[in-house]
Amino acid sequence: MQKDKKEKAKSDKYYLLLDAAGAVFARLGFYKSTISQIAAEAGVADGTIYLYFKNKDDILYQFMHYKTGLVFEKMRQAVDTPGDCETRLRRLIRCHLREFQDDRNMAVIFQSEVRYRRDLEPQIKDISKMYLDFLTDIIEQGQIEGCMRQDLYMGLVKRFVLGAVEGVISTWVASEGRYDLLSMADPLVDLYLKGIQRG
Amino acid sequence: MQKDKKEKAKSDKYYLLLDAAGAVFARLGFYKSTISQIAAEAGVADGTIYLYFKNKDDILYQFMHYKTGLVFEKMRQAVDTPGDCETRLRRLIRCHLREFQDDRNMAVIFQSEVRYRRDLEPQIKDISKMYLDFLTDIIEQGQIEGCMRQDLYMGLVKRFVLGAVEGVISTWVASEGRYDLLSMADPLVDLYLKGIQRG
DNA sequence: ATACATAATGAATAAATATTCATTTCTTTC
DNA sequence: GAAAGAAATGAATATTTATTCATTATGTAT
Repeated sequence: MQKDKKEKAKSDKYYLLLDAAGAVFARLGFYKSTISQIAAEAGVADGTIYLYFKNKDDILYQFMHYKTGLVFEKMRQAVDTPGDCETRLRRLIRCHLREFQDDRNMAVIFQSEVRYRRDLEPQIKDISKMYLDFLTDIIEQGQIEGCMRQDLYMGLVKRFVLGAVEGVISTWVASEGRYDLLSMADPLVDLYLKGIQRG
Repeated sequence: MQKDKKEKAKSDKYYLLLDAAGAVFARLGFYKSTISQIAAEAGVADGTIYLYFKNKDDILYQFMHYKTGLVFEKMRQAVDTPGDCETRLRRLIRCHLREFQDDRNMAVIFQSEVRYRRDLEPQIKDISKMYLDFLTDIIEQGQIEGCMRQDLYMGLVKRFVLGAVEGVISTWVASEGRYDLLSMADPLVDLYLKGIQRG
């Protein structure tokens, strides 16, 4: 019982620190953020950070590991709920935009620090791969159902879809989140499906 | 005349240093690259760097300023050459992919260091804006000619197109350039125009 | 050849900051 | 309420690295 309390107390501070780190990383970028700033943001001493994290890199890793875990559970749900391919695609894109809109620090850090790191743990890189697998699944379903084109080069289509969402998110992030990101979902899916050419 | 020689000599070394910096930045990322490494890559002493650049940030800035200048001249040409909107769009995308494929260091640095910096000189940020203006121009032309849909939300369409190209480039960069990037241009434009839904 | 100017060097400096650890503060238990 | 244990502190350390500058080398003109 006392053990529970301690575990819980430790957990609380762990997440407090993750949040503080997220705020500082999002504000200044990983490399310009200092341990002292994160500690100040969390209201603890510098040394305290090292009771919960191995080093500075580990903070970023833990942050992304935690966040991607949460987001991915939601995405999986969106995709696993049955429906026709258009519905499932729409749900995935909506979920993606909603989750990123609801956690802007995560969005900023993901877009600017994580996406292009070569030295990142496989677990976090796999996230991107899983997303692409969701897309493959949805589009292949569509091809079977007959509502998607048969002559699609899947490797390209996946990048096309993911790239466009990420571009839309990046713009929203850069705009300091002054408009509603989620409202982009349906127009975006419309572009995926029908393109820009006159019918 | 002697002045010409000196100018030329200085220029040569300046570009040599830019190239070396590009190689190191692309290999290690900006923050993990050191002045000593750049100097070693170029075969000069550390101090020499400071005869040509104000500081480390300035090296990245000059690199991108130079590269974006070159690429943009090509893109402008691609867009300015007359043709129907589909032709112009195809030329722009092809040019984009060709230039990035032909200068992989630039591609890596642009994708990973420049795209998401908030502290970047306006000149370099404007590059992205100009690209979006090219797209607006092309698509509005298409709407007048009647080959593009009238019900497009231009703000989104631009992000959609640019995001997708950049996503395709990022994947190519991550793959260490093992396939031909330019060959993605026509399939990509096909997706832009017609989407993934069955006709 | 000599003086002058320009370019390059690289060891020394200075600043930043991640990390450690001896000490203090807080909690729990009996 | 005293002792033990756990958690937190923050000043000191150690390392890294951007930047400087006194010195050396190279090139040019008279």
